[in-house]
Amino acid sequence: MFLHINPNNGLAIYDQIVRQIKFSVASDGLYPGDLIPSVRELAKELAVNPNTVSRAYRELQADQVLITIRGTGLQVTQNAPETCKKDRTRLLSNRIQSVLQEASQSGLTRQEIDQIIKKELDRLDKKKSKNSSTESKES
Amino acid sequence: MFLHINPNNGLAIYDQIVRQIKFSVASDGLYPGDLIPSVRELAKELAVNPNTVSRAYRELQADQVLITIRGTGLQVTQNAPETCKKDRTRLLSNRIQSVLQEASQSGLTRQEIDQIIKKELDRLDKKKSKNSSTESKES
Amino acid sequence: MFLHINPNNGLAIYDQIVRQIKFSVASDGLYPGDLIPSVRELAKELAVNPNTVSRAYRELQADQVLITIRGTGLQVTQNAPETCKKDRTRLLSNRIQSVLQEASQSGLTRQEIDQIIKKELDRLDKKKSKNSSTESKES
Amino acid sequence: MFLHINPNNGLAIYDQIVRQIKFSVASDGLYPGDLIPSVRELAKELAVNPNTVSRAYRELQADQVLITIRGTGLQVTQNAPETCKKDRTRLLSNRIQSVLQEASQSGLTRQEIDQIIKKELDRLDKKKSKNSSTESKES
DNA sequence: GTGGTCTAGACCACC
DNA sequence: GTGGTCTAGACCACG
Repeated sequence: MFLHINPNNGLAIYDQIVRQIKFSVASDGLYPGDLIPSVRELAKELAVNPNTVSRAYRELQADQVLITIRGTGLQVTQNAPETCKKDRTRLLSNRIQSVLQEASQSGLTRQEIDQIIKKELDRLDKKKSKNSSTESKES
Repeated sequence: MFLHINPNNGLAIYDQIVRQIKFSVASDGLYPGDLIPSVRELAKELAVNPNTVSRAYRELQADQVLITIRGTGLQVTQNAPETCKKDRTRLLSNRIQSVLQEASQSGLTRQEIDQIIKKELDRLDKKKSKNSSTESKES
Repeated sequence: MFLHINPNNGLAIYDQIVRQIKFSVASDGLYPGDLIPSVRELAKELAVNPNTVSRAYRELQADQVLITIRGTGLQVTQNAPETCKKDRTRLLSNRIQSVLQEASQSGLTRQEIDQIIKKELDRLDKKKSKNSSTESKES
Repeated sequence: MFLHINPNNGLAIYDQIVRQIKFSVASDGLYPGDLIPSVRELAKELAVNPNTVSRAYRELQADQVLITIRGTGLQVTQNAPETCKKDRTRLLSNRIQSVLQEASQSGLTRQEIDQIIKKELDRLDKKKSKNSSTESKES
């Protein structure tokens, strides 16, 4: 699938799954009516316990992003894109906010903070272009 | 003292104490030789369990930022400023990096991410100026 | 046919089919010798997986309510009415019992529970009369 | 504590715990600020796996009935009574409704249904008085 | 001590 | 095959 689990970024695995599926719905990687990978399938792919995936899916149901089709699987709901787009900004803003708050209290000037952010964004861009070139090689 | 604890920003309380004390040393809020508040005192001020403060101090000793003066308390070490300045950038960069990584994977464009960051920075600026005006009232 | 499936009332679909067919036999909606709809037919009508209907029919055969007539289909047995009438009261009593037990443990007074029951019964009466008027329109 | 788990009433154990704790808050068995039994404690008392209790508590947090006090336990929230009272009626009404709906479709007359309900309520009353007499003996 | 997370593996009902 | 539930037991962070 399309998920990248990073065990050391402070977020629980199940939470990373929840967030990334929401993000995927928000950015047109998943559409209403799509069946998402089965619990066992995704668990195998992420090398993670099925219960962990199951828990993530359960939360996504509680958040009205998924519904179960009995004996069939889990489906993206009709209003998922809307709620997920809202959630995406909210979830990211929350994390960004608390990080920036700490940075701001750290005694660094806004200039210095901007510099760090720029540096990390550039690093990401490099990583991305490296990945996409890798993908081109693969294709 | 000068610490602001936020129980819901994902960081453990003890970790917030550690980081903020390091930041304070790095930004000339604390100098080598300064005695820091006792465990009980700080715990009371932050409305936090003394064990939590104790653990933070323990880590700061392990990182050579604090040193015990027998019968007196904990003192900022001579080379604390140097190590803390290094730590500050590293600690902040790490957090910023993992947040930006998630944002980047979320499907938002770099422009949109920049916009969120700008918004949150502005919000912080407002908050800061409000606080400083409050402080002036208090003084 | 005469079945109303509600996927969210806690009972499995196949179980709802089993119960409602028994109820229908008990209340003279189906008579001994009647042929019931084929698995495919009923599955299509209820928009349900044929396996689900199949399972319901299997249980009804095990309970001696239905019997296979080779090359013809499933037929209501001779003693079905008798057993279904017993079953009807038993099945309903069981469900009612466990619900009332929970209600009783909930801290509500018997009066309050009676009130809720009355309210829900009234709601059903309204629904019923609305349905029957709809049915008259259809005829 | 005050919980009675019935493994055969169709509801999952974790769900019974959730409902009964809500009921307990609604009926003044638990008050805002109260610390509820620890996961391990309740699990032991109910002879149930700690994870099952943990899951129930997690849902109660999601429903804003409980909040975690880190390293201390779970506390009943301030607005819990209000939300729980609403929930109590809603949860019971839902179950009662679906049971009565089935009863109504079963071909029994309203009189017959009333009779069954009365019978089961009486049975509960007897059980209750027996329990309370048992309790008096014990005291 | 507390709750939170994760793993491993089992059984169930349903389709 | 699917998801849902439960058990057993482990490890972690926190107070």
